Amino acid sequence: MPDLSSRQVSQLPPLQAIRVFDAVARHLSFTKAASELAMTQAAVSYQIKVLEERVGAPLFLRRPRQIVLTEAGQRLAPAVGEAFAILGQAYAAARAGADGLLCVTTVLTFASNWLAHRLGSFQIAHPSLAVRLETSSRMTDFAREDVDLAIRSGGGKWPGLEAHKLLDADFTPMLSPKLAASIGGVNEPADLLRLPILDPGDIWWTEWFSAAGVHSHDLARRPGSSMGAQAYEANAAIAGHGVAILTRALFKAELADGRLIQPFDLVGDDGHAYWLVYPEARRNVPKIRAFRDWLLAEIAC
Amino acid sequence: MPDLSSRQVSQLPPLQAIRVFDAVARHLSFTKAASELAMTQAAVSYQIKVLEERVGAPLFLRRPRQIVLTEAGQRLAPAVGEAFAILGQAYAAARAGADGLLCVTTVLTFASNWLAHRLGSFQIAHPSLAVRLETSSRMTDFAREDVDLAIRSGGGKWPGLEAHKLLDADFTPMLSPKLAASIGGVNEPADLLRLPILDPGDIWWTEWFSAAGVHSHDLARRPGSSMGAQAYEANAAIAGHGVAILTRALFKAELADGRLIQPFDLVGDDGHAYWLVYPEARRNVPKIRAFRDWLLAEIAC
DNA sequence: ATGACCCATAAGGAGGCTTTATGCCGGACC
DNA sequence: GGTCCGGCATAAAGCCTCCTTATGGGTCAT
Repeated sequence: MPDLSSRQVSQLPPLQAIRVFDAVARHLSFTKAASELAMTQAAVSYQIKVLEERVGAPLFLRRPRQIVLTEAGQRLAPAVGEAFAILGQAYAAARAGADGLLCVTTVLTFASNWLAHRLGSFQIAHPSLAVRLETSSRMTDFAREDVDLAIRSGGGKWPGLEAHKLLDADFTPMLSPKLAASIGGVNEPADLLRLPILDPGDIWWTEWFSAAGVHSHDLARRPGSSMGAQAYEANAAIAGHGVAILTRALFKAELADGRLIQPFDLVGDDGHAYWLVYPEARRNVPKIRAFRDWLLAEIAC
Repeated sequence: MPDLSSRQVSQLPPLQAIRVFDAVARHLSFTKAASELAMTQAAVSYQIKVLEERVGAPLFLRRPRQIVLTEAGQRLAPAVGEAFAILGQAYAAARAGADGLLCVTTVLTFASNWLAHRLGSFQIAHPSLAVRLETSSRMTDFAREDVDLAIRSGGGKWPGLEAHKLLDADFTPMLSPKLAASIGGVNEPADLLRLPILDPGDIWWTEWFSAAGVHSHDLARRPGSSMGAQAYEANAAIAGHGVAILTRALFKAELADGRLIQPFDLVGDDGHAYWLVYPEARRNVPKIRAFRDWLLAEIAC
């Protein structure tokens, strides 16, 4: 079978010279080609000479008022024009395509509790941008996945990435009002231990109870879900299945309409936060800038 | 109407980077592409990075054992391959075409009296070379005419051109035996003046008569043809219309078979000669080398 | 005859491209 | 589970291509 995976290097011409040849062949003028290419006429002359040496034949006849293509030039010019047309089109399409599809991965919680409600306004503001939203618990590696931006939680320091803090990942217990009423109301932190604790292995529980001055060493032994995603725990809490420890900013709506209540003002904060991240090098890519600017503005509201 | 004569420069990608991208996309490996392109893996990495910055999006995902094309890369790769295929083919064709057609201009005399008889052996020796033979009295300007080699007479010094001496342009009177018999034989130079002199304005006549010690100041006043091409004068001489002054080497055949006779051993030589010339810069073009080598070998016989 | 236009050429310089050298990461293989 | 290996990334340094400036030659037009 023919070896499609190789291409003889020697059969490809010097590309810079070919680009110049294309311009000259269209204008039939070194000077005009030079101005199109934004270089000097001398440079054009040089490149044509180089190409003529490589081809082994003159490509233009130098007539007094104008130049004309030799036979060799006539054979070459149409193909070169076609090749550059294809190239230019594909390159432009790649740039446009690269500008037209925005791929964002986020942690599930942020997607469902914050982003989902607001993404519409971004789409309206940028109708030419298609957004592909993926949720993933893995930390995305921009070198391995075809992703433009990510929203993740963490400390905010990742090498090679630019990070903007979106929300502090604070945490405080939340539960449904009905569940609270079922034990006659939750009046002090220790009351919570009388209820099912959702994801009791979460370090947040330990930290919060300790901050609240409540002994809770038996937490890890409790049966629990360890779902690890606030959205799931929140749904369980709303359904009255137990107490969840959640980030306030992500459940403003639920707290406001009473689906969840926050029984204590005490809020834990381990310094983690939700961050918007993307490769430093792509800081100025238009679609990335657009999403970043929109998201930071929304957050500021 | 669309301006077909211009092409936005900005829409063309950096070509060297594109060439590298093509190789990488085919191999799906930086290292293998580097070896195809005969450069280092680091250089490939650099070029891909450059292109990715220009496109505004990553083109490859770096996975542990291999790389894969991103969406942007997948859009770009087929078109790039196609463009290079067209380019490579056209370039190869131009080179081959340039090698396949040999264009020679010669002065008429040399063509008809020397070259015509022998060109066949060149064609046999180089069956892949098509020869286009043009005759022209003008001195060909290689910058203005699509010509590979020229045969011309002169002093052998032309700037920018390489010249090989073919024949000395000596000269001596010749005529048909019948014409000589018509005046009872040509026994001494002055006898010639009793016959029609073909092209009497030719400086060669003056020089030859003067070398022969014959007074000939009335030559220029004689009616004559001044055709300026030996082939014509030779034909007239063979037909018995007069005496021509010709170069021996070009009429060996006619002298041998008696269509012409050379009545005197005295031969003039003004230092001119027939030369094979071609642009110095194209000294090593295969077809030029082939023709030159063949012609010089033929001459040496 | 002189000016205008166009291409060719030489010399000089900047920067893109390449190489060398090294690091990092992940997988494979004991 | 440590070590090796394969593959890409990165930094520094040198080269060489390519471009510019400057000038010349040749032709056509005024």
